Amino acid sequence: MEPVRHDAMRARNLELVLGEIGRGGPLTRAALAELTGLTKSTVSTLVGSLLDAGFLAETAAVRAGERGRPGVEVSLSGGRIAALGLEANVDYLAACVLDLTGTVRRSVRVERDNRGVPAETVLEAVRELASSELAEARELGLTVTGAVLAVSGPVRDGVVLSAPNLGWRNVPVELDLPVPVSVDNEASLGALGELWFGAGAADFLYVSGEIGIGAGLVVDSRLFRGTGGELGHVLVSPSGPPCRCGAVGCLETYAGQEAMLTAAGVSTVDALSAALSTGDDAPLSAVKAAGEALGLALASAVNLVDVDRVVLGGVFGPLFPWLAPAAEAVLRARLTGLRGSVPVLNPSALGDSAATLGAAGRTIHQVLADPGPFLVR
Amino acid sequence: MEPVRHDAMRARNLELVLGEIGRGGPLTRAALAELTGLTKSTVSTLVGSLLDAGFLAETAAVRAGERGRPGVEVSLSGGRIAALGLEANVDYLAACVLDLTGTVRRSVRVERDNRGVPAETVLEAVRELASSELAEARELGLTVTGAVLAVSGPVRDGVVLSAPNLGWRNVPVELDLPVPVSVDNEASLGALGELWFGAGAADFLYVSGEIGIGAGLVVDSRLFRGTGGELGHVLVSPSGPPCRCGAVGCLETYAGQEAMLTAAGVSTVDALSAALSTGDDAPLSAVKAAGEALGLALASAVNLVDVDRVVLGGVFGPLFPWLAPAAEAVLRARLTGLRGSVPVLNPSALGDSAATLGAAGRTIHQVLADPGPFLVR
DNA sequence: TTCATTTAGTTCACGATGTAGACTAAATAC
DNA sequence: GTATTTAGTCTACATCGTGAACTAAATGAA
Repeated sequence: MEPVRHDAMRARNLELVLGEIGRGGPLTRAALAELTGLTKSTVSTLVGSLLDAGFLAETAAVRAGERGRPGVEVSLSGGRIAALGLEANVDYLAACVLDLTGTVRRSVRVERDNRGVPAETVLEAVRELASSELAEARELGLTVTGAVLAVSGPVRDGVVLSAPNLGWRNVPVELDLPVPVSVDNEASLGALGELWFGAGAADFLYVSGEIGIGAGLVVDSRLFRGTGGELGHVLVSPSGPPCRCGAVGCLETYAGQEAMLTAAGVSTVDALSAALSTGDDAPLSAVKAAGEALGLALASAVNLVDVDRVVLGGVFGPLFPWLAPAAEAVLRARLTGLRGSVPVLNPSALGDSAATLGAAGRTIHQVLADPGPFLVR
Repeated sequence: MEPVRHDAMRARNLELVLGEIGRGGPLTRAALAELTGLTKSTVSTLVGSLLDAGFLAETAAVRAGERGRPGVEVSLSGGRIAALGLEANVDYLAACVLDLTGTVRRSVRVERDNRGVPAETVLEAVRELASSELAEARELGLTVTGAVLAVSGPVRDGVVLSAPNLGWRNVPVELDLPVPVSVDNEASLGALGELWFGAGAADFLYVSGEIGIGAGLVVDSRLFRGTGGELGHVLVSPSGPPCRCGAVGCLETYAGQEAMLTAAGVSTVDALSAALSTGDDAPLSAVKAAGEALGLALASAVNLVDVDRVVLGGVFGPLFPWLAPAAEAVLRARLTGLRGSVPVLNPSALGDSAATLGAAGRTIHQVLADPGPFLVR
């Protein structure tokens, strides 16, 4: 724990003000005082600093109300600070630039087959993409304060422990860029993306289906750290098929991308979607089986962490209409007796861009949570 | 979020000082300044307030070191403030009084068969026990600042949703006592008990075996709120026996108290322990099977939350020597491929008193985290 | 039109709190 | 005995939120 000095006090009150504006849109100083519990004087000085720093702008619009002097609304200003989100996946690289208001200022997706490509080569391509996006952002007058790279698989201390999609194992990520760069798990970042920009709620579980199946847990509007997130290796049946992890009957062996494609007799997710739409039999029952297995694993997960919403992303997004009913039926069967209600299943609202948006959003939220370093003094 | 004023700043720094002393035993003001990062002057005034309030005492012992004026060590003083922990279980009621130092000042256990007894009757007995303990504490010169009651089963907003041991459903808990009373889940409080006084680590999962099987998760030395904690209803086999929750193949149907006793052909946990010691066959294989099922459920749990220690409490405590090897073997089989290491299994260090200690400890920790209201001004 | 009323925002004296460094206290070492 | 070293206190000062007085800018009623 850190000692609290005057500057920490101020930092926290700045965060409070920015938080209210970020949540509730444009607000007058008077409304901010009301919402935060701070006095009008304090709010005035805080808003003053934030205006000077370019974090806020006075939306010229004055409120026309009943009686009394109209207030001047201030809102987040996207003109100065921005963040870079990056993603490396099997068949594409993606980047996006978000400004302080959460507006997507740039969004790029480069198709690129990364199968069997050495990690360094992929990372160099990521670096180049990032570098060009930084230049573009500079062109727009934006100062990018940080970049976060999403990779599908467990990450610890800047090292990708494994990324089954990409075939990586123990790959340290150090990109030579003029801004601080960090790496994180795609499911965690996807969860944040859905929380801030998509189908998230205050508490939910985000599930990302790829070759592996990851999960990111949001509790009380914050990402739960220390989550293993290995939903793919939750038990579905003790007598199930062997998994590449060495165990048997893991969810991944039923609902992993490869298991579904094999069972459906197709070779790509697009082909699977197409086959489902035309109503072929093998694909339908393959995805239904995957949905049932997913339901079993989710029921276990929900017994442990108690969320009332589950957002399905990754390849589960496009398959949602066929996958979700089966999963939901299993959830209902296993959970109604115990908790009355069953968590709602939602498809990802952001699709492939959930992780990239979450990655950029994380930096934005860090800046909003501690604007101190960026204030002029 | 709350606005931060000067008093909040001070409150947090007081917490910081108390935290260091609570963690590291007696410390001089100079050492505190070093540890907290506050200046010597600030530490002096903070320690001064805490001495005045009776939270700290100058342990007359001065440090004899090398050169220089010896420091005066201050340590937590148990003389003034205390907390009451309560537990209602099937065949006993328990209470304990803890002082600020975490010392058990009183500990009572009343054998009492609560099977089939109406909830109000049991709660009235709890109230009487609590009331007499409050009187005893007053006798010791202690001011009890709060009481917490542990009940085995899910609790929400002061209502026990279900307590399979006691046969309760939707029982609101309102004890007429001169101190604030709250109720909480036995597994959560047991986890806190083990964290503060027993076998806990910074991150671990506490598992409480009773008729139901609950779990409390500690991450970063804090109880993870929003945990469903229903480890007993995590899936072990999709083709397993039906569970009272309406699902099939739940852990409880393999490793719940009733399942184990039935399979072992005995009627009490004590009898089971005795039979295990004498090496009877049916009990040994019954507990081994329970251990294997527990291992499967724990593997799923660890995939989701990633702890490196699991503490087994409740009836699992006395059964540990026979239960744990089977569970550990399963954990190893399912987890080594993925994470290299396997979480360590430990028996509860506190046995039946984990929950009561955790209940009292929670109030103590609340006071230590915000001593403000108790300071003389 | 004019003035009372109402609401927004600013200003300023004040109090609470932490800081930095000077100062006092109490030990050891030479 | 005196220098050195470390602990703890004291004091001037800066930071920051508060609260009340004050200014600003609107509406509504006379």
